[in-house]
Amino acid sequence: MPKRTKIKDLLNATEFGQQVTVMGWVKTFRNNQFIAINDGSGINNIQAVVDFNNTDESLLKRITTGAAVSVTGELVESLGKGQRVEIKVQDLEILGDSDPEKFPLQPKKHSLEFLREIAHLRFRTNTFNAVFKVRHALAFAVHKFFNDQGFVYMHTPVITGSDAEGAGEMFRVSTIDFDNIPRNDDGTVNYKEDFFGKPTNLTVSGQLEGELAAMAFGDIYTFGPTFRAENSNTTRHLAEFWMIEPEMAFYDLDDNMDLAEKLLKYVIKYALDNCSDEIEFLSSRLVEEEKQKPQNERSELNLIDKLKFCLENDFERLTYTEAIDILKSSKPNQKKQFKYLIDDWGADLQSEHERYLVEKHFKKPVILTNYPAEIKAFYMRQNEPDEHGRKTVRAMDILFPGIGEIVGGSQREERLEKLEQRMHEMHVPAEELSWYLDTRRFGSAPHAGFGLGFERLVLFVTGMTNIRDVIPFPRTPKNAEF
RNA sequence: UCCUGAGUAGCUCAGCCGGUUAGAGCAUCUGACUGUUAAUCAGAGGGUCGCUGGUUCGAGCCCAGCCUCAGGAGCCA
Repeated sequence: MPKRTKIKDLLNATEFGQQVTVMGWVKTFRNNQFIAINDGSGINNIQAVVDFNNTDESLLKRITTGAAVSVTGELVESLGKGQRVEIKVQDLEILGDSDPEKFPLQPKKHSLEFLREIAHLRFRTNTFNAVFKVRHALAFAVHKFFNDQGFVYMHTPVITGSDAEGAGEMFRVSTIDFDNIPRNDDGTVNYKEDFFGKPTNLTVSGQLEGELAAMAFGDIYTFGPTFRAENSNTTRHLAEFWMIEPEMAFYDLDDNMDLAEKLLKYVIKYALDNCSDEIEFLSSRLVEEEKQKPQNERSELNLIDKLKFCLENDFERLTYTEAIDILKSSKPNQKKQFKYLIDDWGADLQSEHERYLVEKHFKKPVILTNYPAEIKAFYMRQNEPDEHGRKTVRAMDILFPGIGEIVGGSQREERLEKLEQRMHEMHVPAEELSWYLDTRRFGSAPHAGFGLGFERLVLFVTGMTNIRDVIPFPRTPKNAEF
C-alpha cells in the first residue's frame, strides 16, 4: 500500500506539483468528476478530480457516497472556486464499496434523531466528526490540566461493594443465574453464591475512594465511567456517563471553587485553541438551526462568543441564602410565573429557578454555595448554624446556561464525630463505610473535591442540546444499542 | 415515573369532514450534460400508513391498549 498523507496536511500545503496519495471516504461525487473525500483528519474535505473520459465507467459507478477510496495524483492549485487545492487523479482504487441503495447517509441534512438510530455510522457526518473531535480535545485537556499541576490520576473501582454512596439507583453486578436463584432458608437471595460473595454494583461515584487517595497524595483526580440506574428521560441525563472527580487535601471551599473555575476555563480555552475549525462549524450549524426558532428563543451570542464570554468573566459566586432572596423578589416569582414559587428558606431549587439565575439574572455561570444541610449529602462539611439557627453545609454547585448543574462539589466533613452524627441522622450505615471513616480516624485533614459531568461539558462547548449526541453510544432507559 | 406531542416511501414531511388508485422534495435507478460545490435537466421505480384489537357499508384519519421516539418535569453530573 502506498504511504498516505492526511487530508488536513494537504489542505494546508503550499507546495504544488508533488505526487500524493490520500485514503478516505467519499462524501459526494459531483458532475461525474469531483470527489469530495474525508479521512477524519479534519472537518474539511479534499476534492479529487477524475478524468472521466479516460476512466473505466464501471469504476466511476463505484464512486458512491460512503465508499472507501485510495486516490493517487498530483496536488495542484484548484481551477475552480470554493477550494484552494485539489488532487488531479492518476490512480483511483475502491477500497470498500458502499451500496447507494442501502447506505443511509446521503449528502443532505439528516435529523439528529435519525442519526442517533444509526450511531454506528453517524461518526461519518460533519456534525459528529466535529463533536467527537471536541470531546477528545476536552478529555485530553482535562488530563493535561491536572498533570501539569501535579495531580495523580487515580483509577477508582468500577465495581463497588458498598451501596452506601448515596448518589442514586445502582446497577447490580452479578453472575447469578436468574432462572435458578440461590436462596437462603428464609427465601432471601443467597449472595454468598454470587461471584464476589456479596451484592455488588456499578459505581455511581469514585469520590469516597478518591478521598482515601487524597489523604496520601494530596491532589488526585479520577476520570472514568459512572453508572446511574435512574429512569431519567431528559436531554442531560445518561445511564452511563463520564465524570471527572478531583479530590484535594488541605483545600477549603474557596480553593475548591477556584480550582473548578480554573479547570473549566482551561479546557474550554484548549478546545477553542485546538478545535477552531470544528467549533466554527458547530457555531454556524447552531445559527442555522436557530433560524427556525422564533426570535425571542434564539441565543444572544453565537457559540464562539458564548465560550469566549465564559473565559473572560468571573463566575458569579453567591450563597444559597442570597439566591433565595434574589428569587423571592424576582419578577417571575412575584407574578407567580414559576411553577414552584419560592417562599421559604430550605427548599431545593428547581431547574426553572437555576435557569432564571443563570440565564436571566446574572447571564453567566453561577456558583451557588452553602446549601441547607437537609438537601445535601452526608459527607459535606457542616457550617455553624446562622443567627436564625439555620444549618448549612459547604457545598458548591456550578450552574451553566442551557445545561444547569455542570459541577457539584463540597468541602468534606473531616471531623469524625460530626460526620458520624450526620451519617446516623441520614441513615447511612457507618459499619459498611468503616474504611472511609478511617481517613477521619488517622490523620484527618481539611479537604474538598467536586464532580464534573464530562458530557455536560461537551454539550456546552459543542452547543449541542441533547446529551445523547455528545457520547458515541448513549445508554438511556430502554436503549443500549451497539 | 409523570405531563405534552409525534410515528405515512431510504430521509424530511403533506394528506381536507371517515369515501374511489395515499402525495411532494431530497435520495436511488436510467438517460443527457460536463469545472462542479448538498451540481443541473428529463424520465422511472419505491408504501405492512408503529403494533394489536374495536367502531363503521367503508379507517392513514375515530376509539382502546401497547411499543418507540422527542420536548418538559422529577432524580442528578
